[in-house]
Amino acid sequence: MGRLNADDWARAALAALAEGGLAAVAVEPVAVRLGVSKGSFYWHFPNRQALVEAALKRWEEETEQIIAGLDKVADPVARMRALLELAFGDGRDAAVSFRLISAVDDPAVGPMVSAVARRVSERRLAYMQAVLEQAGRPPEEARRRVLAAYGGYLGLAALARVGVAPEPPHDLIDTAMSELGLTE
Amino acid sequence: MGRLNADDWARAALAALAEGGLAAVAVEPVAVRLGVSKGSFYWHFPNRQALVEAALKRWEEETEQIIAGLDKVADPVARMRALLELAFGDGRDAAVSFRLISAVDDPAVGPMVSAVARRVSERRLAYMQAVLEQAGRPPEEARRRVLAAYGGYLGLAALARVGVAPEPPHDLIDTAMSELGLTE
DNA sequence: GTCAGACCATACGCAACCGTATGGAAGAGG
DNA sequence: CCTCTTCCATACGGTTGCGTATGGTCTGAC
Repeated sequence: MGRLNADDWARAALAALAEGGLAAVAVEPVAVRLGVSKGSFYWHFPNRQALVEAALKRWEEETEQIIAGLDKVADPVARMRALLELAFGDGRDAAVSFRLISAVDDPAVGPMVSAVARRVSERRLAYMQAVLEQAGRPPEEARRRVLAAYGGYLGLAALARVGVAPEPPHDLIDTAMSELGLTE
Repeated sequence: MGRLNADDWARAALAALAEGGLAAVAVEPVAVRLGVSKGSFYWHFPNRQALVEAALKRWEEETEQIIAGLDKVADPVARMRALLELAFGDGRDAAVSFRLISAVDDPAVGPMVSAVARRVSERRLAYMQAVLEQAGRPPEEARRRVLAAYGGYLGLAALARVGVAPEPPHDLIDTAMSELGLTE
């Protein structure tokens, strides 16, 4: 494995976050996962909080990268469909989103986590709303539909996790598109 | 406060679960909350797992009580509306549901938690589906609408928690009713 | 009043994790 | 080969939570 840098630690921290939640973003367990000791960590980071923030930063950047990639799709309707395909195709993001949001009012969690969760959620909603508006929907209707769609995305991902909802069937995207009012 | 019984501990455990997640269902913190020491706990329970299960049991029973109470409402449509009013009126349940489901694939959590989360979710979905069928909807459509509605409930509660969705506005119930196909 | 059982406090060992201190290995540059 | 910087291992003390052991207190039955 050789020697590590801060980015290796951030990657492993995000993986731990997706698998075991915020509690799993712990120095010693992640060190074991990386096949290394704490001595390595405390050379690259000052404390555990910095590791959590590094994981959150990577997660937030993934949202921005996806949005940047979508901007290549000119047609708003096609762009929304591409967005949904990415969203329903990535179970890890849903896991992270879910865990972070559910931890927001946890007293054991700092304000940083809540801030990132809110920022990412709002960013996604705003982007989807903008796409809907570009598709000709009035702002208020767009906001309403986007809230319902993203909320449904989170909730269905949760239900799929416990096994009571089927894993995203292929027509789920069509369903979501029609519920967003994009049936053309 | 006087002396305690197992039920007092279960109540406090459920409260801790709602506020701080599964990690907060810990012996010593809950003992502090009850103004008592661990010695009390280990007289009423064998170990921490029993405390978690007691909290889950209470939570599951709340679902059954609500369902039992709803059965007094004869008309299916009115019954569904009453259900939604109860659901959107109780923020604590949404918090618990969300936290439990998000912890389901957490390796640090036993199979008991996953089993209860699945059982309660499936129970609610089945009940809502039955109500829709009593309202004359075909089973497949009922299942589809109920999944969307309950998923949306979970997701919107999550978004409200981070502050990007408004707290349940009054017309949310009407919106949900119409999305369930009950617009009469 | 006394006594048994119910209920609880305190003290202990154990494990996981955080953060610090200190020394060692490993590679770049001279 | 020597040295300096980078990166890491090991050892340590502190905290928190689990579970056990042991003894104390309170209450009702008699």
